[in-house]
Amino acid sequence: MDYKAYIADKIRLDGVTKQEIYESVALPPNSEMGDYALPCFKFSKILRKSPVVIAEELKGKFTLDDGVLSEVSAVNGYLNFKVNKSALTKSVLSAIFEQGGGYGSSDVGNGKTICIDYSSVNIAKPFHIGHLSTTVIGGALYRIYKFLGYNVVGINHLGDYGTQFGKLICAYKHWGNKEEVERGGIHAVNDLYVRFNSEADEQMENEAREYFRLIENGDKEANELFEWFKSLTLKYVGTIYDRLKITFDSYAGERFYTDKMQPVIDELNEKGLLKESDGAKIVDLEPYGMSPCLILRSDGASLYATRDLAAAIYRKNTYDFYKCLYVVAYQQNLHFKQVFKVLELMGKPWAKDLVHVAYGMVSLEDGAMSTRKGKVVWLEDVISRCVEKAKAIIEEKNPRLENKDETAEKVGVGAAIFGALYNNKIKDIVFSYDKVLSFEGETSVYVQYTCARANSVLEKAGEAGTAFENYEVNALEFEVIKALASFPDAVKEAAEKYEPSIVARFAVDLAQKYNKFYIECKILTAEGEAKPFRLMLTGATLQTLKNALGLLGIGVPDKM
RNA sequence: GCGCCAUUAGCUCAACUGGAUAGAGCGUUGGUCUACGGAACCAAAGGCUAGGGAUUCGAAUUCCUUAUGGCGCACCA
Repeated sequence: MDYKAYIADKIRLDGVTKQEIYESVALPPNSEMGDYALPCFKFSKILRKSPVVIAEELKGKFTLDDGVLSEVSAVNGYLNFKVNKSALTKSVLSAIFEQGGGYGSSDVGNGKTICIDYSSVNIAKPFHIGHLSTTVIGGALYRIYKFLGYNVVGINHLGDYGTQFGKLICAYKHWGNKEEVERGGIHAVNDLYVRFNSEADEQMENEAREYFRLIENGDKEANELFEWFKSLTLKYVGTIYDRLKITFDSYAGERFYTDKMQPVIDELNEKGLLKESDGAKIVDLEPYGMSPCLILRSDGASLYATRDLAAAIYRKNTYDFYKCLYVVAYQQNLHFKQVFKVLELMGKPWAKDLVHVAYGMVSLEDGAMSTRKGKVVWLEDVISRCVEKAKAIIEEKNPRLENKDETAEKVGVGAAIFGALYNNKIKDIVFSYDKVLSFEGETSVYVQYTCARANSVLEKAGEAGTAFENYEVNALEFEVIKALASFPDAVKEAAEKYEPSIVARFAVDLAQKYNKFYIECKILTAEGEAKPFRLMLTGATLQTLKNALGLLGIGVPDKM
């Protein structure tokens, strides 16, 4: 039931469109005033009447006969509505039981493709805590858009191109050996790279450039080494992606575009956009208040932006996307503004469909992370410490639990994910173990715990609850019903704003409301229709919380 | 220097896009255990929404300005 539309439908005001009325409908600060409200102040100027009078007059347009609303009142220029509780209750509960895991989904995206560029691993570099945001924000958006019916293409734009791979090979040839790398995996490779950066002299720098050239020219040994490092990296991130429930449809990285840049450069040339400046080729963006976009270095080599231009064009040609999202830290705001503008100047009408989904930076309590100084928090360490803590708490509180490890995995990994998704993505994060390891309050653990309780009640009841006819829901129950009803909108809003935190906050909010109800109202020993109703409410809450956490990549254990 | 972003309770953050008394969690203080799971619940204290202007019926939200912090500003990605 779309109450906003219902209200807008009933009202006719000269000089005010239905859309404007629809958008004016707001939620009152507390539910004693009503469930919906229409502030009449902005109509006052158009109609040249006082808002109080307008509200009073509009009140007459509503009857309660159709059973949608239970009360309409005019208060100080606001028109307040209370919905018919039992009608809303029945429609919400039946929707949840009919749709189950699909409750909250939609088909608005049918026929549209969305590309999401996220996580983007750099070859030979382990994940640190800074990589968590792009990975889980991208992963959540991936699921949210799928849930809304879109065809989604997840792209891991591999960082597999650049002079650093020449350095890496050079370092390996000097200091590395096969056994060590096989034993130490990607961290051993990273150590070589770090060592190069601190110890390499002029001669090694030259060697590194030569190795990079060899990779580019298809030299067998150099490429075999590179492919080896690449496979080590993919194997390593694969285990992390599995734990975080992250998937990709394409691993086309920077190297993939090596042979796709020349046509872009030609096109820029033909369209007269390419200019020479200090020996380099640029697109001048001065008229748009931006520094120039570098296309070719003075030595003729391509750059980051060149490959991103080629990638955007390739994606448009290949997927014909409705939108293409780049989940990348705000550090690169200017870069994406430049690339999008260049595509617009090239006459690509779809340049407007490119979206930089920017998120905040992660730092440590004592400042920015630095791989070279060894000031890093590795992602796998964070995950395993979360899981260990979850396991320890289970051992303490529920030692007889059957599948402890599986449960600890869901709880621990969930906490790590949730920490990166709960706040507006633009917020900077100062990483601290104290925070991710906190399993109380507004956390995924709290939501999972609520689910475990709900599940336990249902199990003890041995039945799912049956239909009820005349049960009158109380205030606490109705708060839960309203929260349940708002889930589909929360999912849509999260998609519109590229903001998974809206779903995360929804989950906590619903869990809080359910817990308040749970503490106050007996379920199993309730009299009359209260028992079947409350069991249904419990089942519906459990299902909806599972759906919400599922969108974030967080599993819900039956017991914990 | 220029540009973008941020600034809300002691701390970490919300606030349905301009609506009614700005809400949560953590922390603090005090309560709730003969239970459907205490990883929970209730209550109290805590706010001139960084400062100052402007816009209007109405501003945490829009505009200007100042301050503080972050990020970026041509051959890295």
